[in-house]
Amino acid sequence: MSTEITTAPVTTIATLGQHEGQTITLRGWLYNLRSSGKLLFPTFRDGSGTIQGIVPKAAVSEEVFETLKNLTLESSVVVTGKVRADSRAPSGFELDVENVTVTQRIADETPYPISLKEHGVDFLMEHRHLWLRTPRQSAILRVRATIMRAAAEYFDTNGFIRTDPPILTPNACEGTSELFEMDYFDDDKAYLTQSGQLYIEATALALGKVYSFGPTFRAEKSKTRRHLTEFWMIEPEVTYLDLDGLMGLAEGFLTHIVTRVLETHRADLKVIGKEVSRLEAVAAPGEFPRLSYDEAHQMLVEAHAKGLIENAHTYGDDFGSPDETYISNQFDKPVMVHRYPAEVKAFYMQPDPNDPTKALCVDVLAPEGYGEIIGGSQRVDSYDLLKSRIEQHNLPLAAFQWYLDLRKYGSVPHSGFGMGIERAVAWICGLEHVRETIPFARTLNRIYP
RNA sequence: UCCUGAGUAGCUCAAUGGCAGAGCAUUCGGCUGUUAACCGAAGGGUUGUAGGUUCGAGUCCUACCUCAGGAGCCA
Repeated sequence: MSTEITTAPVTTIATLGQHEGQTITLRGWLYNLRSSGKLLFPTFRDGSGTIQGIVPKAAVSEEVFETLKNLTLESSVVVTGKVRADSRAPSGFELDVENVTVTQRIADETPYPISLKEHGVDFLMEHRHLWLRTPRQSAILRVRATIMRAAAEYFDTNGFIRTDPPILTPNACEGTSELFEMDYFDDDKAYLTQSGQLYIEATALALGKVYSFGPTFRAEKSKTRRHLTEFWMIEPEVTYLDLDGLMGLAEGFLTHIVTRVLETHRADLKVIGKEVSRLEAVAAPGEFPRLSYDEAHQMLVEAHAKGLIENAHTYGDDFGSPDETYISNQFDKPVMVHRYPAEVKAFYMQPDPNDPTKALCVDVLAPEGYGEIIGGSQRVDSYDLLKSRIEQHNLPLAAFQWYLDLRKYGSVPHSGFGMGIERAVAWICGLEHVRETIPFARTLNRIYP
C-alpha cells in the first residue's frame, strides 16, 4: 500500500470506457472481493457504477496484494490501475490494479451489515443510510433526480413561473386529510401543508402560468405500497385553462418525463429490472386514452360480469384500488379518467355545465397497475358557488376568506393538477413500493433513520 | 381504525411437544479467470416480551410489543 497521493487522472466508473488503455485513479469503496489463490478479484463502486479489478500476485507489490487480500467490504479506497476491455466483464471493461490507498478500513469486529445476499424489508429500512449504497438503490435515486429535473424543466420551458407555497399553513387545504399539527407561537396551531394548490391558485391569478414543487405531508394512517407520510408533489396551475386543456398539459408533461428518462437511464433501468419497452410505449406518438367516469364504470361492470374483478363497482362511488388497477391494465399508456361524480370529489372542483352532478376533474392512472399518479381539476370560479360549497362541507368560512377573494376580484376559469413524485418514480422504475423511491422514506411506522 | 401474516445466530431461513441447525457474513487455511465464486475448519443463541398448560415448550394457550401485506383515504 502506498501512502502517496496518486498522480494518475481521477475518473469515475461510469466514464471508464473513455480511458481504455490508460492508467487512471478511482475514488470509491470495495463492493465485493473474490480470490483464487494468487489472483484477487476486487469489485469497486464509486456511486456511478461498479468495476471489477484484477490483481495477480506477481503483478503488484507484496504490500498492495496483502492489503487488498485482507480488505473488508465497503472500506473506502483510492485505486490506481489500467483500464482494459474484456468481453467477460458485464460492463465490457476491467481494471488491472496497480496501486491502492485505503482511506478507511472497516474493522474486522464490525463488518459492514449489508451483505450481497438477500435481506428483509425491516432490516433494510433500519439500515437505509447504508442500503442507499447498493447499485439498485443508487440507480433509483439517479432516475428520481432526472424525473424531478424533467418535471420542472417541462414547466420552466413552457412559460410557467415557479411559485412555492408555504409549508406551514393555518388550516386544512381541503378539509379532509389528517394533518400534522404543531404549536405556532402563543395560542395558534399550525399544520404541515398537504397541498399547495389553494396558494398557487392565488399566484396563478397574479402570474398566469405557475407551478410549485415541494414536500407535502399527510398524517393519514395509510399503510400500503403507495403511501408515504411525507412526499414530494409538483403542481401546475393555469388561468383560462379548461379541463380538456388540463388533460393535454398532463399528457405532454408525462411524455416529456418518460422521454428524458429513456434518453439517459437505460443502464440504470436495466440494473433496476424495469422493462424498457413499457416506457417506450408511453413515449411513442399517440394520445393518452381519455375515459369518462361513466365509461370507466361501464368497463368495470363488464369486467365483473366476466369474473375479471372480484367486487362489483357501485355507480356513484369512487374507484377502489383494484378498480384502478383493472382500468389501467387495459391500456399501454397512462389513462385519463375524467368527470367523476361531484359528491366524491373536493369542494373546489367546477361542476360540468352539461351535467352538474359531475365535476370537471381528471385522475391520471399509470400503466401496470400503479394507480393514480396525477389528480387535477378545473376550479370553481364563481364566488357564490364556492361559498356555498365551503358551507356545505362544514369548513370554516373565515379561514377561506382569502381564497374567496380570488373569486371576488377578477375571477377567471383556471385549472391545475398535482403529481406525486414518488408514485411516478415507482411506476417508471417498476418498483413494488414507494419507500424505495425517496432517500429516506417517512411512513406510518418509521421515522428512523 | 379494521382484517391477515411474521418475529429463532450479524443477515436469510430450517427444526412431529423430546440434544437449537444450515447457508451467507466474520476469523484461520487452500485455490491464477472468479461473477451473490468455490473447498476445509473455528467462533457465534435469554428462540420479540410477560404469564400459563405439560415430566418436558422455538413448537400449544392468553395478553402485550414490533414489523409487514391489504382495506378505507389519498398523490
